[in-house]
Amino acid sequence: MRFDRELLKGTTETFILATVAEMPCHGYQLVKQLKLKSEGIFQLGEGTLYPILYKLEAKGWIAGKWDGGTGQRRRRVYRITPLGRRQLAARSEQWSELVRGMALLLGASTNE
Amino acid sequence: MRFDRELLKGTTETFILATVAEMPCHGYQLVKQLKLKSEGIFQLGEGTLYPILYKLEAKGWIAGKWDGGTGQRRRRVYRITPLGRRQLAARSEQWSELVRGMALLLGASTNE
DNA sequence: GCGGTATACTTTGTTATACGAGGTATACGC
DNA sequence: GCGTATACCTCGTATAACAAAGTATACCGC
Repeated sequence: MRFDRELLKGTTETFILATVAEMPCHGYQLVKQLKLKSEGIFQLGEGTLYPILYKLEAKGWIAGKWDGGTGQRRRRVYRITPLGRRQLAARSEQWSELVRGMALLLGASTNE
Repeated sequence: MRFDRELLKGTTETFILATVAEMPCHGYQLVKQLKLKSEGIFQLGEGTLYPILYKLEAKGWIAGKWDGGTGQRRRRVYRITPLGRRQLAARSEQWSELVRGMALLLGASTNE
């Protein structure tokens, strides 16, 4: 789906964190994983994803490690850290609250 | 609740539109209405709300009318327009998709 | 050994948005 | 006349998602 540009803001870090938490991933793989798992709802470009990964790593929420076996394209595999896991929990909670708030406000008008 | 700054982006127009749709409102009243109806989840400041109202009006999604009876503080009452109603429907649909996408991605990791 | 395609990572510039902080002005109770 | 609640307005800041463009390696058919 094509979202209004601003609607995704603040959610991307969370669902990226969640996806990495489930399975260690490198960037390029993550682009496809996100699209697949979300049934096509989220389709981040590489220009969006990579900078986010760098930032998450800088914050210590994920840890990247170069993984270049011989005869293989070198790639950076990320896995979630304990700190990242705590952040994910906090973010998920915030997300639930946002959803609840929206349900309270949208409920009435959309069911008219 | 205190949200990460960016999380609300893109959602505010939608829930403001929804609230105005339910009942014509002026700005100051809307600040309280939003807080009340969302059970304290959304607490927009006036510095956030007013500029959004101007923008929604400029786009023709809401229509404002000065309402200053004698012996009363003048105030601008907004009501939703037919165009605004269509926009609200579209935004609500986007919101549902976002929620669905997040559920797909967060589901696995948060239930671990 | 040559060309095309998929993989994999990187950087830059643009646009817009929520928010805090500050400001103005009127009604009303006491 | 004084404080408080009401009501509106404006500016500056931070930052986030994205498109677009670029680099470079592996693999496959021929």
